[in-house]
Amino acid sequence: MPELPEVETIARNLRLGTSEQPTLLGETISSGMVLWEKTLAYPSIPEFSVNITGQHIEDITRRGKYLVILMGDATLLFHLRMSGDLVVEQAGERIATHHRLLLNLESGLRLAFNDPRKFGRVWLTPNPEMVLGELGPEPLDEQFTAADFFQRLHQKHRQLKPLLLDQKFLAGIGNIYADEALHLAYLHPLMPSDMLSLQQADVLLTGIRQVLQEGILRNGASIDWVYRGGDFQNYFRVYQRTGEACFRCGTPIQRIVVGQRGTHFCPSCQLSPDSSV
DNA sequence: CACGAGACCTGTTCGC
DNA sequence: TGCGAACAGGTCTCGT
Repeated sequence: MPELPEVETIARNLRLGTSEQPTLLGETISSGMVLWEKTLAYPSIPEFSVNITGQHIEDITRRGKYLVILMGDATLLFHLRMSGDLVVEQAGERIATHHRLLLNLESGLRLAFNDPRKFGRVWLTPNPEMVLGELGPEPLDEQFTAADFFQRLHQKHRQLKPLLLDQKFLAGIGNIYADEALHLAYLHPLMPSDMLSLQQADVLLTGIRQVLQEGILRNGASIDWVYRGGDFQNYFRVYQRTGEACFRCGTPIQRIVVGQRGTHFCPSCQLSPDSSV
């Protein structure tokens, strides 16, 4: 489930607490347990067990789609990939089927990494740049301007959709928000990136920011059996609306496959890929 | 460099 | 009802 708005929501809930659970800031980790070996990307399980014990949780943030837990002399990083989730529960609770890694806390709570598809990964390192170093800019960073975006678009000759999904190009955008942003910007997913005008780049960046902020405002999107309480799925303009009417022009939304990802767009009001207008 | 296919995994939904 | 295929919010690696 997790793109930028979903990870932001999870980070915020762990940082500030919710009606269901207290904040994890100030907690001390009494022990860690790895239930699926490949979930731990770094370091080795023995090193992890030693180094995680006794760490204090100082802050919980996000970078791209990574959830970042800052702990004094180390940083814990989670990438939720397709099906990962973080849940706070009582330490004595039965370990759910899809839990892959557990952090027991001194308060008697437990932070569990739940991940049915086992694609998610966890890192514990003194140097988070080893994981985050290659990421592109944060789309919501005000320092990142339309002119910057235009320049990056023109450094490449790539189809817009796969480029937006490239985390080295921009950090945090996934399949839902890419489709939604392209629709808002009236741009075809196959349009070459270096064909955009400065004005179009500006409109696209604005669209990206709008959908990400809407997603965050609605606590992310909840799809299928993976439910987190967000409701942005009720406000999709194109994603998973194949055959339904475009809200702008009434044309049925079309689904194609681009870079092996389902891609949804309006064939009428999203400019054709070779349009120079 | 850009792109497509295959891999990694499990679960749900669709079509016959 | 049953069963295989298609599909799923992500990313890596390999071949062309």
